[in-house]
Amino acid sequence: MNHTYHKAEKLKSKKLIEALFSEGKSVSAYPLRMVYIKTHFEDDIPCKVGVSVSKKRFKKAVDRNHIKRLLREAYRLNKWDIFNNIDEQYAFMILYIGKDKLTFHEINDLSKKLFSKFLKHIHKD
RNA sequence: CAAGUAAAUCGCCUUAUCGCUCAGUUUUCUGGGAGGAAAGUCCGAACACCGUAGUGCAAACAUAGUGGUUAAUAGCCACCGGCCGAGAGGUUAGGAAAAGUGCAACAGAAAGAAUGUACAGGUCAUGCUGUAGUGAAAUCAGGUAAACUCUAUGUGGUGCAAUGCCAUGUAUACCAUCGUUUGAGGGCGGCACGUUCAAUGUUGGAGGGUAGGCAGCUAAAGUUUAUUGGUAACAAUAGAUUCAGAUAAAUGAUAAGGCACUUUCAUAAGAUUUCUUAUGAUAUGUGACAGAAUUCGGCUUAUAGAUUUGCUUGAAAC
RNA sequence: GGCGUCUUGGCCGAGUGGCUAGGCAGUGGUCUGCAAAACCAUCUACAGCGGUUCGAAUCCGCUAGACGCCU
Repeated sequence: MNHTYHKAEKLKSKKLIEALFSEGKSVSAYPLRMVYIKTHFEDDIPCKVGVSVSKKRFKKAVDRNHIKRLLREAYRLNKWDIFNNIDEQYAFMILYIGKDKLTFHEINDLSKKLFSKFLKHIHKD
């Protein structure tokens, strides 16, 4: 049960991302929003994840990079909450739709909330 | 000591835990991992491609005191001149108005064409001379070239999403139209010459595919120390050194301690209410600007706080 | 990453270096029994900072913002 987030766990395929945004479903816990889709990967990884911050809301590259790092950190520490409760493979993307910067602790709590919401949604289906 | 001015430097640190990325080793370890501006993309190059871009004309753009420096520049250095400042110093697109064309609102008699108001002087007589008045500018070879222009010099274009290779796919296809070996039409992004392609033709319509990987990609006009030459920019020689390479895009998060600044309080000293300095405590306080993307050299812009040095002015003491 | 274009009142939109047009909207009035229309008046601008010039929305730099292109 290691808290890693290396290259293979990142969502990189352009086709898959386009499919995600056109066909995927979403859950949100403001200022976080998550878009997800059920899919199948070649390698044995439960989820592939990407993060995104709008350039319109944060003009400076420093701010965008910092928020993305915090989002990745939060995912890394909480991902086993998801892994232990799903049977199929998923691709999803976490978006930051707020306008103000938050601290790590706030983002961490919000991520936990977001993931539990996500699990509720997929178990309903 | 106060105020100012010029230049240079640093721009949070340490430890622990959990991670990211590259390289090596090979199966879990070792080592490297943002900046002075990495930014803006404003100049100059390297490098790559465009059928090697030839000659003449025209156009467009850029530069503009003199000398030096550099791979190169519109950068930098020194000096001369102009403007600002009491000074140290700052700033300066600073060729030509006797080649030509244009422009000058309002005011004013009059704005480049000649005339003319008031007063005074002068003359045989007359703007002939001076002063006043308007204006940024009023007769002076006038002003204005960041107005056109002229002079001198320079410039082919596009940019690493350049470009090459591999994989996948494939269309020199289809429909309509135009034209022809008596040279249509196209390339050399304006024209002419010249040259070259020319049924695998031109123009239009409708439509399909890729958007993955590798190279380019980091050892270079590199960084740094010393000496020598030069007022300086800079150059030469010798030694040392290897220092990011991602691609939905690494360099972070958490905890503790320290450092700097700020707030408030206390004590002491100096002096006038109040202020200054020093020491200690205090707070969930603050720690700027900002994130490599082909690579260098400059310029410009942003920047909390701290440090050092030269010079100027003023005051006091010796 | 690279290359380019634009910015004039609340909105649209003209403007050869000489007090920044015009329309719509807003506000106040005239008219009306009340409103609409019409008429009159009024308010609000050259993205910001420097430079050239007697004088800059206009010419020249720098900065900010908005938008487009590349495969």
